[in-house]
Amino acid sequence: MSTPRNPTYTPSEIEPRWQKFWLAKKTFAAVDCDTTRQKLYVLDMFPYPSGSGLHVGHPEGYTATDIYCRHKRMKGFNVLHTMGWDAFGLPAEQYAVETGTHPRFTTQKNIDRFRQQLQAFGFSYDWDREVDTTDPKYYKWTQWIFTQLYKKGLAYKAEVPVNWCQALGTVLANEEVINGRSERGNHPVVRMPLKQWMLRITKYADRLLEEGEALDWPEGTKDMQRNWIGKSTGAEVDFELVNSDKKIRVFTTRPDTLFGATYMVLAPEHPLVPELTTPDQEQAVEAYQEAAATKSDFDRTELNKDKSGVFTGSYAVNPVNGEKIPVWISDYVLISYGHGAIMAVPAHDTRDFEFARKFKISIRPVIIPPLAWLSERLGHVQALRNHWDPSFYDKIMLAFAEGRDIAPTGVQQLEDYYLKHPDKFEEAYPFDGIHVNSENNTISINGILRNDEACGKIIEWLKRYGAGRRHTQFKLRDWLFSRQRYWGEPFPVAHMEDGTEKLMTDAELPVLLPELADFKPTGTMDPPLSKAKEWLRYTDPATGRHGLRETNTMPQWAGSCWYYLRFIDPHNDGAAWDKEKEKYWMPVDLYVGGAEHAVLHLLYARFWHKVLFDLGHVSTPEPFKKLIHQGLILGISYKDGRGFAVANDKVDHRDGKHFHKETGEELTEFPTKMSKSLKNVVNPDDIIGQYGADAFRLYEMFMGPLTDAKPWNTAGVEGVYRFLHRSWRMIVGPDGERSQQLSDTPMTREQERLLHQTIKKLGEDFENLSFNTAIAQLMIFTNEFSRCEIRNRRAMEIFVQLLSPLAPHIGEELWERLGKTESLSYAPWPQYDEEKLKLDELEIVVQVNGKPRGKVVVPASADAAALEAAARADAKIQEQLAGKTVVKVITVPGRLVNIVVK
RNA sequence: GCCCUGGUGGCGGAAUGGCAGACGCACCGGACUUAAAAUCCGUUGAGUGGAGACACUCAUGGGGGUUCGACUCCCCCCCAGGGCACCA
Repeated sequence: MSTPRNPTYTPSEIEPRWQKFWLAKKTFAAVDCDTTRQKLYVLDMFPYPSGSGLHVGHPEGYTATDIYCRHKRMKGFNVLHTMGWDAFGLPAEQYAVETGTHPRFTTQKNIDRFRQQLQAFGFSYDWDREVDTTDPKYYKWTQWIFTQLYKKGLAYKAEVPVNWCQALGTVLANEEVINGRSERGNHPVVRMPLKQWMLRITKYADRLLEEGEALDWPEGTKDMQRNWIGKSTGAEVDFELVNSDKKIRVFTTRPDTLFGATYMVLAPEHPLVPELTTPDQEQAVEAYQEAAATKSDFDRTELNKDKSGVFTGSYAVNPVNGEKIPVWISDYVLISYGHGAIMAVPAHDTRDFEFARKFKISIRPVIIPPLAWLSERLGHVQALRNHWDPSFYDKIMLAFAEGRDIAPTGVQQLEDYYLKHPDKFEEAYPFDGIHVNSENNTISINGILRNDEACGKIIEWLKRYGAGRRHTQFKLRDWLFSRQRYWGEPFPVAHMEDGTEKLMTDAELPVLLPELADFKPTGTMDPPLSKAKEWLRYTDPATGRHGLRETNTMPQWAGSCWYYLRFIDPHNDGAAWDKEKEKYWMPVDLYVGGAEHAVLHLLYARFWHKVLFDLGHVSTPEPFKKLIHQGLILGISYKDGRGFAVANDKVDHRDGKHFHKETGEELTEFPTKMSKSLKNVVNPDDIIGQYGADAFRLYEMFMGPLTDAKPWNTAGVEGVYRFLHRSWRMIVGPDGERSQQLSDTPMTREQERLLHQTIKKLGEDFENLSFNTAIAQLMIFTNEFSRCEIRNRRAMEIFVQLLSPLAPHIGEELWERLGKTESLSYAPWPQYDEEKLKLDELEIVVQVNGKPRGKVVVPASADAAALEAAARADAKIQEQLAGKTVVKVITVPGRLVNIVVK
């Protein structure tokens, strides 16, 4: 005790001090393969280190996992908690194009800034395991995994229609295109054929679907993946053509409606279109094809109402009834799904119905809808009244209106009418119902009620006659895996003079990114790497053959597909990771990150993981056992009477109200995404500077449930900051040392009870990631204890320990000032005593007819009879019961008595 | 259009079948101070009655239901946010 210590809570002093301490002592180093402790792998989605630094959204999930980890360490777990950088990406490259600064330089600068910012939060990462996807020591292994995929036949180059974004100068994956525009930057995207690398993710579609079901993930996220994979079961059916030997193959989920197929539709891009187009239709078909080709996907779907199409002039033959049906083309059929062709059953498919009505193609029902469905649409059926005897129609309508049954003859007439004039019922009937008009010499499904049963029979028949088979179709398409960029992993592939492809051997890895004089796009579709003339030339060290290196690079997703595996063994130069270590640490027990990655990253990573599993490189089929998405942190904005947002620097605050600085109009507050234009972005550095990291952490956790979106309110930080000050003063005296008010005098029963309650609640809340209620409990504790003259020293120690996962700097500091010499990071988590939670007497609510009318104090052990007796003895209750008959008494021991009277 | 979330005081939220509004913000009153800041103590869902402690009524987006009892469970509707969107 040479120099007196600061008696006031000063985060700017203590926080850097403990951050240095943790780094220097390697307090949070995870121990590989320590079998004496249970392992716990807690992962944060690593950030893209952008030039603008951290925003308040980043630390939300990071704080949550940090608290969880710190708690678990005290509970004796061996915790792996890590951070790294998803550092390949467009912004650094665009900056390089503009300024000539090498992306590596920009990236390094941003990483340093991010690291420093993250360390200022006191997160308990094992910093010795930091990874950077742009480090050749890292991307060597990204390339190695690609070679594994390649050898398994899961990577291939194909000429496919790709999403080309001129503004970004690159192609994009389907997942990166939203409404025909790029996910990053919102630039237009057009479809064009280009030879690109693809990964055969479709081969894993079924397993990605099935094995995802059991994961402890948010239901919404699992649902989105399910949707994206889009499994449908049904049949392939081959339709012969009238004037050709070729066949049109279609996929349908409703083979049971085959007898109702009255036409076919091909996608405009379908390869059979030229052959099927008759001379007199040629002009119209070609015009339509051209129009469809120039329309973006967005135009094709956005105005999705009105159907368009052209007849090819040719006919196909319906295999079940030999009927000649016309073949049309229309852009409501997508070339990219199924076989790019459909059989159209207008009576039982909404889209086909619209199309058939527009082009006057016949609609043939093969299923009778239930009476309720028919009757609901009767009102629309104007023609029906004239078709029938009007008085008969009116009678039926009246019967429906009054909810009476209709005579069998009426039902019969209604059904007959539907079968003859389905178009009059305004919409298709796509559900189960009795099949009709569905038989030929060798099969009948007439009378079958359930669609799946009817489908089964038809599929059997199709199989027998070689006209079709059972088929499962997925929406998921192969993953377009190459980009025309510089700042990405080069492919470990060369194209040899003899036309073959050469995959690099492990010894040839990594294929380093070449230096370039400038990073500008070539202006053509050639990637920037094509400018590295020296680098391009490749000679196979084994055979001496010559070739040219692949010039595409991998997409940003590549590095993030496996980073969680590299954390396990980040410095291994001989392998991507050590198998023993992998076996010890995997799977990730808790993964926390934004919901925006629900399909992209999380699906891609699962795919790679499964491939690695099949190859025996990893020991678990799924990488992430439990997944949580933190909610968005919103900014506060203001809008005027017309609902227009007003930027925050144009708002005056008076008397708790908000006014437009210029017009004086009163504005209403509303939460919205933080944006530069609204001037409502909160910078974490400012908050830490003013209140410290502990207050920041505490506030973000106190705002509300982790997974909810919640608006940032800087005034709220004041509240938790005050709480930290109070906690400090509860323990530290005016001399800066342990307060003289602390003693070993035993606690009162109430104090003891509160202490044990708090231990219990904190343990449970930390386990459930319910940090807001954990903090509330600590506040209750502080409110109680800080008003006492004498405070039990052991209780204060326990309090500091309970607080420390949430606010670790003040935790360590108070621990030290309480006289402890070891860091509290591994101090055993306190136990609570169930006995100490019990009360001798309880206050029980007495209700009369469910309304609280009084309270009685009874011994905690009181049984139902004693409770009832106490309730009946209460004066207020007797007043309520006067002159009434007690019908029933409900007693819930420990909770309440409810007396039901008449 | 379809799917998923959610809707509780002035605000963030708590309570998941048993006293609605814990905890915090904001507001108001008081103590301390020459004064302010900080700190401490207290009030605050709405309405009606009462000088008053208090009493009663209403209240968890709206409507219905189950139950002795519903923020909580069920059905219908409205609103907000997110996702998907001609996937045959």
